[in-house]
Amino acid sequence: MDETHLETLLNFFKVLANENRLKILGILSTRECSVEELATLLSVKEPTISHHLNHLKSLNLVDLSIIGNDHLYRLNAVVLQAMNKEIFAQEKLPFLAEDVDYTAYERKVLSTFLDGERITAIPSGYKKRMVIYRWLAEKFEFDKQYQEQEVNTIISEHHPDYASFRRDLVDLGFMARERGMYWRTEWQNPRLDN
Amino acid sequence: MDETHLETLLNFFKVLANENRLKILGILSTRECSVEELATLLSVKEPTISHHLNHLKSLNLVDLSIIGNDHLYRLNAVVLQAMNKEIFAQEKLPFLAEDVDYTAYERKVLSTFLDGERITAIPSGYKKRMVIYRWLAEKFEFDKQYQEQEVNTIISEHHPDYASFRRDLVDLGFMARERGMYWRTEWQNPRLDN
DNA sequence: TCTGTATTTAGATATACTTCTAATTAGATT
DNA sequence: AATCTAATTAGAAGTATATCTAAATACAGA
Repeated sequence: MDETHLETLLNFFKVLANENRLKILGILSTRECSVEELATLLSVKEPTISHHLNHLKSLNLVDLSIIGNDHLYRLNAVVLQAMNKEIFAQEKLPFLAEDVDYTAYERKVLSTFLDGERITAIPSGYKKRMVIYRWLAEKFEFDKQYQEQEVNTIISEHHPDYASFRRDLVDLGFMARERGMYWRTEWQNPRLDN
Repeated sequence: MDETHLETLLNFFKVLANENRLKILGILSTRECSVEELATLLSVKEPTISHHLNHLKSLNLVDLSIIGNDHLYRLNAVVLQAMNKEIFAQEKLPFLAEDVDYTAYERKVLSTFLDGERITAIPSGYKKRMVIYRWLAEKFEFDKQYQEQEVNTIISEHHPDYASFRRDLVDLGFMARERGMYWRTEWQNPRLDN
């Protein structure tokens, strides 16, 4: 099946996010049951049980044997454990957002606070300011040393207050300074350092 | 918290059984975001994100830092992994059905096919027949040897066709026979022997 | 103190889900 | 074949959930 990780997890959780379906799994973990038996134990009608079993069957969480007219269901514990183990593998979490366009927010902020290449206002919000700083930092090349005068000139093309912006770029970790020389650094969110 | 295992799992799955909440977890697994940023990335309004974050907060799946007006959320991966590990521990599955009255089905079947101590009809369904056989088997004591004549006498008190019932009790594993003597055995569902 | 920004809360609407009854299917028993 | 039994499917009704708009809250900056 060519199902995204998101769809896989969403189906899994939707199936299990129901009280009676969880109870059915609990019951079937200790015995095999017919539909009528499950209906009696859970105090609902047979069609309701059939409906729930269809959900569980769609994930192969239950196995079925037919004896006479009885449909005997039992838990497929192997499948359940496999899903439980695989499903939240740490490294797969980012795939839940694989179709998210991460540039959308940056584009929104930039279109609000830029007019062409010029910064028209400095946003007060932290996140929005960071977007502007990152955009400004991209005006500098990696692996190149800049004199303070050059930095001022470049910033001036985007905003008159080059002094404040120059200081902020360094303080916030977008650029580094040593002995009067500046260079661009790979930005790491210092707030995720735990 | 004095929450049943069922309630714990049900809450967990209900929170995660939503496309946008899963996407939020995916996004927050790689960066921290403000509410407005999440709203932009997922193309919904801020109140909707707030609503989803409330669900995630109820499980401590997200951590919050407040910087200025921004509420910066990030994933609490530790809690997520812990839940994922604990939640489907094999030995806990039966607790999902701990409040189920397992005698309900037996009582229903017995009330249909018994009149006091007498079996009035033999159900055609497999499961119902098993209920009747089990009930009949309970008329015999464990750790006691019965001669065939005694078995016949006891069964006769409940149904005239003692020969068929005697044979069925042995064939289905409720009783054992050797050298003309019978004794009751602990019944194991042969269908779960894998 | 007043204005602006980001978030949250409240309430309304639209959609999705659970459960039921009624009808249908499939198979066993007479 | 005809009848009975158990399960499933179809369709309807009630309930719960997601999302929105509007209003309220909390806080920052001027």
